[in-house]
Amino acid sequence: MMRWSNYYLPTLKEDPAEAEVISHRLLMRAGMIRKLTAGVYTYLPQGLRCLDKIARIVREEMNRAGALEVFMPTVQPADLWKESGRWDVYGKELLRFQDRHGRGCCLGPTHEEVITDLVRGEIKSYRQLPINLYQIQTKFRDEIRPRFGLMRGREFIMKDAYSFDKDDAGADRSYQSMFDAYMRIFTRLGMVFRAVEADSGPIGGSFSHEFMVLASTGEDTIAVCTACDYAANLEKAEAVVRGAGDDAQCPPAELVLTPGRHTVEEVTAFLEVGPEKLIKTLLYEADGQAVAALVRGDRELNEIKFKNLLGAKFLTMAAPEQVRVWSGAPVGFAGPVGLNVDAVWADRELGLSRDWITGANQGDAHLLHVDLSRDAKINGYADLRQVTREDPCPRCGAGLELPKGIEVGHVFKLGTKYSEAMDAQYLDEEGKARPMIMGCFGIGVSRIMAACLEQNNDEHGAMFPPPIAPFQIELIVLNVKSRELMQQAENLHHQLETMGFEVLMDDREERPGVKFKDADLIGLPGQLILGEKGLARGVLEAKSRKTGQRSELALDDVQAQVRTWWQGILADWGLHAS
RNA sequence: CGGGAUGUGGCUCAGCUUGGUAGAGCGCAGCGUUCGGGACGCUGAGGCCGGAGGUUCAAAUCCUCUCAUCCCGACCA
Repeated sequence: MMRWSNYYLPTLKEDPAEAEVISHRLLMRAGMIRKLTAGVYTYLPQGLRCLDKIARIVREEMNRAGALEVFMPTVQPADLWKESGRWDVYGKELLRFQDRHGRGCCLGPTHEEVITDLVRGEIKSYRQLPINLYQIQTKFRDEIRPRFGLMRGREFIMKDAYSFDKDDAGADRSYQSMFDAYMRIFTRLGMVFRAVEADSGPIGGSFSHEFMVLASTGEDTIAVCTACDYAANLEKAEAVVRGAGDDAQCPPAELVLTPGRHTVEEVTAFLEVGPEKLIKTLLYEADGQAVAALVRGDRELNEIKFKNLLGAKFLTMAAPEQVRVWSGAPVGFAGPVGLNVDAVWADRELGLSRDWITGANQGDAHLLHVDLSRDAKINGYADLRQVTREDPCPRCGAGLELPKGIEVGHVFKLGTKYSEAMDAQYLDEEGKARPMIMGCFGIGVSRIMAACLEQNNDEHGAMFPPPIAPFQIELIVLNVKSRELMQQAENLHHQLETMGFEVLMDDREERPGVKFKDADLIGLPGQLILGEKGLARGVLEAKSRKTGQRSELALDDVQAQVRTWWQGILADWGLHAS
């Protein structure tokens, strides 16, 4: 039995100055979290209850899918990371430190190394496979810029699962099983979400899906087909080449002076042509190599696509000094003709025409009538650009929408990257040693709490979906000083708990207005209001936080009436009684 | 790491331009009146003005440095 007067639920009347997005504001105001330092938060009782609800659902579905729960350490030895090769690859996001003996350590941002190390010591035979181990644990990633409260913290809670299979087919089954589990999890959590194809790095294929909660404050953009079920992260979404090729002969290239015009807008305005006539030449350094990417003037390069195409570990935009060396001109005048780089890649779309405008690789000049096949050395044509709203769905050709999403889950087929690097092998039926095929599957447990509030709120406060609400019902006692009313309330509270409800009773000596405001703010799905006027008539008032709908329940038939009322609230959320 | 901003009772902020011994609202404690959508009155507690150094008779206020936080960008399986 929880009474507000004995609880620790500090609500805030005003928005904290530091909170920018709605979920952050509400988590603070509803007394669920408090910041300790940048990107690091304490969960107050109300926040912890919510977190536990989310974790419980995740656990249930993971267990149902046959995964086994473990609990790995947060502190990890550098040696393991050196073995996998990530000690040098993982950036400053990996918080490194030394223990008293000077041994390198880090706080785990993820646990591939630890789990691989665990499994390789124990699993030696194909008979022991497949296996899927998971944990719900605190991760630490020293983000350059933590922001938006729980949405992008440095310390956060994550469920991470790792599957080990003896062959590809098994790994695909593990993947599918996790995918299905994730669908169930996010459905049960009461969230509006999409599973989208995600960038899977050098592994390729569609072996990576992200689970995105749709919300305008999301940090990711996704491409969603308006007709079929195609959905992909913008990083991955394929740009379809449209329009007929133009094989008209291109006149000889011609140098034209464009003094001081270095942006696409400046150049095309000056030459009085549309930006789609121009080729943008973007210079990058990829693992020490100088490379150029060409896209149409009105397009954006998709760096992820480019990086994957090159198979590069690091891809950084060239500094102005490098641009000067490679192109022989200041930034803004680079072009593919005579460019001094190791490789030049063009977006597929550039194959459609043979008459382009490009930078001339000399200051204040551009070239007209550039035919890439005639005038430049192109290593190849590939899908390099960002998809736009004007592009068709790569599957069915219908239109695309580009909504924002919050990534709350990621399923990923790892392959043998870690098992090979760390020598996690088993003996197959023929006694041959083979690396295990791995998969990794993450869910941002604490982020879900924030994502949920991004999706479920109004001007009065939070609106928690019943499955993850800290309590299901708030019982508001209007006049605590009335002995009779309090007695009724205690009695009712007891009955509700007997019925299986989690109830927070607001028994504070506050004016009714304060309690109503707080109730809406903390957003428990059901509110039961017990006042003296109602009591005199033998009724209490019931309100659904989501719809705001009020009704009266007869006290002499409370249990049945509460049950029906609660069914209605579940229905408000599109849920069924469990 | 670049750009911008902000640090003043628990919270939200004013005061800084033009130096002169620190304010408001909310919250908190007490008393009284109120009591179905963040009441009102009175009384009271609570701040070495982020930190260090400097200028000055005198610094929240001016100068320098530093730390922290937030925003934009870059970055990020």
